[in-house]
Amino acid sequence: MATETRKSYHHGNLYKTLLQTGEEWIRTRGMEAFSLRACAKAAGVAHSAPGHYFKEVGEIFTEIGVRTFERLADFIIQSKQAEPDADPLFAVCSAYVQFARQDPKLFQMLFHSDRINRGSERFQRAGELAFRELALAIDPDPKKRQLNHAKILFAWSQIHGLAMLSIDGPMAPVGGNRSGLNEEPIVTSLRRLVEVVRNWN
Amino acid sequence: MATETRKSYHHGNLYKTLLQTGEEWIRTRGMEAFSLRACAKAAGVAHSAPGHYFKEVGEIFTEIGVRTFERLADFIIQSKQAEPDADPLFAVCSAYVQFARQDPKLFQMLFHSDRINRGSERFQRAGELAFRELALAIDPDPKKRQLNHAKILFAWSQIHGLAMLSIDGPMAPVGGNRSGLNEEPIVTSLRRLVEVVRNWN
DNA sequence: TGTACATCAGTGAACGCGCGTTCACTGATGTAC
DNA sequence: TGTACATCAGTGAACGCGCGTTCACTGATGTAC
Repeated sequence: MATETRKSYHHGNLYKTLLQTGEEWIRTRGMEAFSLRACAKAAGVAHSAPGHYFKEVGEIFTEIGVRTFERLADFIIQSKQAEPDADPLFAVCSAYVQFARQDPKLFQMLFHSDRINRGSERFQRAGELAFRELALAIDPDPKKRQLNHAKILFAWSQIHGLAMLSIDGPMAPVGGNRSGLNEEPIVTSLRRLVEVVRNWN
Repeated sequence: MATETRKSYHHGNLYKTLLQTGEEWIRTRGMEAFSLRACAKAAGVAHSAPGHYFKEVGEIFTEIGVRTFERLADFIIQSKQAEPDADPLFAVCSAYVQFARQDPKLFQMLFHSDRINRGSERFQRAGELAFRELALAIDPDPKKRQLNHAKILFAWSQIHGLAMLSIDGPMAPVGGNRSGLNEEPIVTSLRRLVEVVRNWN
């Protein structure tokens, strides 16, 4: 951070530090407020330093996106394992919505930022990592899964909608306080969703 | 537009023209690309002219948002009236998703723009106009409606998720072409949604 | 009908700002001998 | 163990850009008499 004094001329770990600082910047201030210069300053480094690691600003956005999708996938997997007796679909869906509510600005970036290079292989793979968990929870058998695009879409749009409405739906309070849409109706929706998916035919 | 030559020194209708030009700008290029200067230029007017009508850039954003929410409400109402025999809930939900897919960048602005003044009374009222149609389609009786927050949330998040995933979900093609997520599974989801809501208890 | 004048809408130059990116540089590091 | 040198990471000045906003202005309009 800017307040820490650096021991030496060389930073030693700037690439990682820039990613962490940038992520933290977006987490707290949102993607619109991000700039390479601000990020460099927060990392306690000259504004031109990031140029050594990211040849354009989109690259750091994309990489932060990759890391966030990977965190999402991890969070989903852990939630699933935490309650092995419950329906894994509920765990996955609940984790998806929780993640979005915990880190709304990063979640938003994942889907809405136009500075992410969405053609990037790394980014797409990271996204599929999370998506895969949902598909798997719906139908562990890959053959059945292929036939059930609509079922997956139904579930995904449900949780994605819950996530997005939590973040910036009109029910979310103006100031950005997350407590606007409270837990209980969300849990009700999730339970209902699981029920529908489990009785799909 | 910039190509038209203006008849007189005074424009005559600049306020409305700026709103229309700005809306069109966002429709085609997205909210990130909007600027007062660009908008003024597109309207064929000095870049300082908008200052007479909007004392800050947020005001024009908010007003475009108001108009868009009003258009959404209109579109929903018309869709409902177009098929008076079908379940109005299907019409409303389908219209919501269709609207988002037709004007993805305006729809995005409605929910994600941080330049909109979301505390504005006009904006909130316009939003409620559209929301009201959904609530009405689910339960015409206002007393029942109060008890069914969860039901409304379930439906809303479903259609909101379908809308958002259509626009910028990973299934949406990178280039921004809208044909990525095709109609059929969406219609399936919508039908399923109506079924669930109608058999809620 | 004509004239004086207030009002108003749009102009264009200017302001300061933060941005991404480039580039010659310099301080530190580590390797070869 | 010491020295020369290549390599590399971070610097800071500079570039050009587009932005929102301000302000004295000017051209057009419409109203009062």
